[in-house]
Amino acid sequence: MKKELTEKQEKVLEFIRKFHTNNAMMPTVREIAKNFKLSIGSVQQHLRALLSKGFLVKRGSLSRGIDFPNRKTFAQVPVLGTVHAGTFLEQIEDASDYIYINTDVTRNKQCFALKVKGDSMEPSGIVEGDTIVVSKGEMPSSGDIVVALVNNESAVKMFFKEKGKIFLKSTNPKYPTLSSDEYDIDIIGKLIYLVRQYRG
Amino acid sequence: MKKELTEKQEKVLEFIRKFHTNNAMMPTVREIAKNFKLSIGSVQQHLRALLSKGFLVKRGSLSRGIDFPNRKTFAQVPVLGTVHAGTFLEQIEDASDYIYINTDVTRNKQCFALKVKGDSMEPSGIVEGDTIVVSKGEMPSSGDIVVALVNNESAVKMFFKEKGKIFLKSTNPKYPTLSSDEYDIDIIGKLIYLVRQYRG
DNA sequence: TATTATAATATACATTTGTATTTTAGTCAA
DNA sequence: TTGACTAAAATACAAATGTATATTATAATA
Repeated sequence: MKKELTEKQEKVLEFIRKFHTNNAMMPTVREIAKNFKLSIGSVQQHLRALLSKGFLVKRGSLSRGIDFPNRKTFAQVPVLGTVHAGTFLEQIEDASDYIYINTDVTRNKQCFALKVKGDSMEPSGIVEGDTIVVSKGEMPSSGDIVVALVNNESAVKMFFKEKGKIFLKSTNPKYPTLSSDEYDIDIIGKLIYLVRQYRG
Repeated sequence: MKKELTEKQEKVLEFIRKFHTNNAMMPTVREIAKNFKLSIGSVQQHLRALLSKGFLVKRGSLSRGIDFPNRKTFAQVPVLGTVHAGTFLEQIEDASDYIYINTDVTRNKQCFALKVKGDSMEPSGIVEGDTIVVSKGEMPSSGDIVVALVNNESAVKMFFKEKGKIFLKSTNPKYPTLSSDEYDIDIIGKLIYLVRQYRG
């Protein structure tokens, strides 16, 4: 476990966190000093303590060269449209919005995001208004949730493969299961992430 | 609309984006120069072009002082435990993991995250394994989903207020509705965000 | 043709920033 | 009491960084 911090060290770390959140970069020693009306030397000591206790790490002698251990990095994922839009593929060039997700989730896969409409996957916890992140071109296994083009209409369904046939199931029983016998099914990608924002 | 970039300017901007993603800070003029094996002066010119065309902005004469216009900022939200842990409040000091969400969602509210266990909210799209973000101390309105302490056990429920009484409803009908008549109910906060990661 | 934008180099300088050193002082525990 | 840790200040120095200036060259354009 990590060692405990003193009150002052905690405050300095908190300031660094906030600064980083607001400015997308670490503060300089002097920027911290200015905030707390401290001398440079005092801040140096606090930083030294935070480093030795493992709450910060250094990357060389760069400017703004302190870092959080295990800091997450983000991929910018474009929101391309909604899953029942039909014109789905055309909107790919027109990403107006982005969501940002950890790169340990995207893992170098090519991803895009879609807004969900409808209730066909409600029993699996996907409801209208959710934003889903799709990993493009990844081969799904049975039971995975996928985005597919069914006769050129986009849909979110649960994927099943059996005896060479593909089945797309809505977990909401009021919708039928689609099979590759009857429909022209094109798997776009596999669901890897979902975010939902509650209004208010 | 923004003016068009030359091929080289595009490449420089792309490098800056990647550098920012990987290092959570902007590169220095010399770091860009080193990457492209260019002189400092050349990079200065590219930056000047990117600034005048509106693809970058400056914040004073700081080190690493370029920025993206409309850059999103993130709040580091600690994951404090699970919603049925019971020892919920004790774990507050022990944040081992963090999730990062846009500050336009958190809006300066004090937030923390919890892992969901159980199926009591499945019909509203909250399933086991989801991570929910809670805005601490925010007063809920009827219909909002909240995290509450019920006789010192934590729970995710839908909040209702009627005639001075508080009701906590599980959207899954197999669980009873709790009322402030029978239970000691303490509202911790209101749900503002949810993320789900699909394994595979 | 002259002008403008792009692209690149080289160099000098000023400012920002990290780091080292020294000193003072309070608290707490061995 | 001594030692260790924390807290703070003042100062100096070296390294990193931004910025200005001058120069050359090419391509497109009015």
